[in-house]
Amino acid sequence: MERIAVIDFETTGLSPNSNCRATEIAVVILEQGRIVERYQSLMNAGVRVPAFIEQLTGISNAMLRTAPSAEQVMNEVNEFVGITPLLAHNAAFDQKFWDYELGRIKRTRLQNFACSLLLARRLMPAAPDHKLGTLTTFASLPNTGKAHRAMADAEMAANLTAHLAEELRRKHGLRELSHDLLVSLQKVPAAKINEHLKRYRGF
DNA sequence: TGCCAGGCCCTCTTTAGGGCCTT
Repeated sequence: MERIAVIDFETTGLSPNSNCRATEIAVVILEQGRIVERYQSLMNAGVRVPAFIEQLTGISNAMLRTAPSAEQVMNEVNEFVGITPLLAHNAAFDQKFWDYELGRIKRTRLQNFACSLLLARRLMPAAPDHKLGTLTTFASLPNTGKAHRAMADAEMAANLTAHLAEELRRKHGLRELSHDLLVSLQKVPAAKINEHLKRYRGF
């Protein structure tokens, strides 16, 4: 499978539209089913972390006081990612923050996002639910560390994506997996995914 | 003042409602 940049944000809440900002980002580069490069940084956007979020992520206001600015981190991570296609677990969430934080440094996203949540709903229908941690356990993937920290979650999403790619090869006969193919699969109605995959067999 | 995310997906649906997922 081609190179994919798997990203995960920790933030102060659910949407930049509610004045929430990013507090940490991690990106891992997935190549041929393996993580080959990593970027991670806390980021100080000048906002307070609510107590609930500090409890959830372990990222405190004290930790952010000494962190590099959001602008500096976004410049670095944008350089790190380049035009590598992106993926996240529930990409609608990370895409909102990626686009917002990138917009603040006057940059625009050039590539699509794929979503491991939408893919897992189609390819792992027997899982108890489709939370990142549940899928990791269900597929017997490695424990990557503390959940709700950006690098642990990005590694989990990358391992899950590699697992899904292997399932597409093993169970569905797909050979060359591109990011575009993943994006197209996540748009197929869930009830029709098996029928749809038959068309790709041998590709 | 009062609002406070939003797209996906299922179903006892489509003139709608509610759970799932991310922090």
